Amino acid sequence: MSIQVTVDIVIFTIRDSRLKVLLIKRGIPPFKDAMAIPGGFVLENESLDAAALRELKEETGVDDVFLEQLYSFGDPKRDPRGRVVTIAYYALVPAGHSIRAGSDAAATAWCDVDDLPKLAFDHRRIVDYAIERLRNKLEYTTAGFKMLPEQFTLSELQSVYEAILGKKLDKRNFRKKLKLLGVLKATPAWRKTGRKPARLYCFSAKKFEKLKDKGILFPF
Amino acid sequence: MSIQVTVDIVIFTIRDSRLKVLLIKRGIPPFKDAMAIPGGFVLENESLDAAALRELKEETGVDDVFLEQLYSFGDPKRDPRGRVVTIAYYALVPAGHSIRAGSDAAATAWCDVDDLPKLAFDHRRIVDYAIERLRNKLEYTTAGFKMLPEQFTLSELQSVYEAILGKKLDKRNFRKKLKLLGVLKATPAWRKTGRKPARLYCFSAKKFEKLKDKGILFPF
DNA sequence: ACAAAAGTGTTAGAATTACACCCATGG
DNA sequence: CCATGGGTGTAATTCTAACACTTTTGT
Repeated sequence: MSIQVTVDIVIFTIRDSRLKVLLIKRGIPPFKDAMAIPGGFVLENESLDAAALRELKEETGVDDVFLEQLYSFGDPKRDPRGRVVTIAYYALVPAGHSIRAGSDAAATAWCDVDDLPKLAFDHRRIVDYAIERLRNKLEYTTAGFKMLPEQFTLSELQSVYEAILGKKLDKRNFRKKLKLLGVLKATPAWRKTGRKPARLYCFSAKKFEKLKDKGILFPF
Repeated sequence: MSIQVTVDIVIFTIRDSRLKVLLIKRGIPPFKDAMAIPGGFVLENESLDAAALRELKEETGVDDVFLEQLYSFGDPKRDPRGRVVTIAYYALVPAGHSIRAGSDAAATAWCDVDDLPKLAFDHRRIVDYAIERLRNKLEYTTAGFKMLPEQFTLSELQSVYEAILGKKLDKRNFRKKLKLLGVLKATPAWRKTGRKPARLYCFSAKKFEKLKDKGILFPF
């Protein structure tokens, strides 16, 4: 039973108010010069999560971000070199988080999810699946907050939701819902880069835990 | 990289108005005589889905039921014999669906999810994860209908929801919601086994597709 | 002075929840 | 005749969705 096991990672971030995926240009066949998502083999004494985290760190230098298993892909023909089952993960990198370019990766790029090039292997399917999962998770988890630094403005948060959902939201309803949920703490700081200063907020994990117990959602 | 790949399947059904899981008593070490969920190796030229379907059929004789990938488990120590990554699946067998006992399985049993014995390997974790997934899927998919034969009474359907969610639902609200959703078709047939005859219904896939497009849920 | 983004409430409609009685049948 | 499960509607509450103007600052 010579099946090889890899992990592949769909790494998301927000940039220019758009949802982006990290892609790498392949240097070797198969699919030489095509874009692909980062990935690699699971080592002998490594859990799947650990393998994904290692690959993430190798490729981006970050290991302090949200990382979750997505789905496993194991079509016998998905890799022309032989039988490879991949456990796909997705990661959420906060906007503005600085990324160190990976080892072999002079050719990494943040690519708009609405404008993906042809991808190697079945990576297009994996990315599409990850986007779908992310959109769903937005509604009942705090995934949205994980795409922002610790402090953020309400407009920035709304922009994250809009980028991921791919639609505009009503500003007043969005803020009303957040106030009602009570998961944000106002900080004393202001963002002064825009036209008008905006209050900075941070996420209150304690309050969120209480809401979860009651089954309350983030229904945007 | 000698990692072995298996599939394991959490097979659910409803019996005696309770949510049940199919367990098999292991005949060989490790965990000899412990209960476990069915599973086996992924073959060389077989997709993951095909492997799961094959195992399901070997164990139960059925291959016409709902079957979906759940999650992959790959802790290096999860199998004492060596490195085994398992792709877990879950299946929904309609109540009353007749099951042929599996090959090696004189010792299969439908076990109440609220009263599970100690399970082999990390199977308890897999089953718990499957239950959680099933509960969630109930809210936004037609998983509930997949646990019933083609025709069913409204009380039977409600009983499925109650068994999976582990709580009582209000009869009138339940029926009102179904009527509003319009996903049921009344059949001319009646169930005459209970005290009073009950109308039999069947699921209307066409109407459900329309609802899905609009993002409407089954919020019980 | 004006362009750009921040901030702020109300109202109508829809969905959710709580709740109690009569009916048909088999034992 | 009575125990069991089938069947039905309304009212209060909560949630959702639509909607526009004023404020502050940088240019």
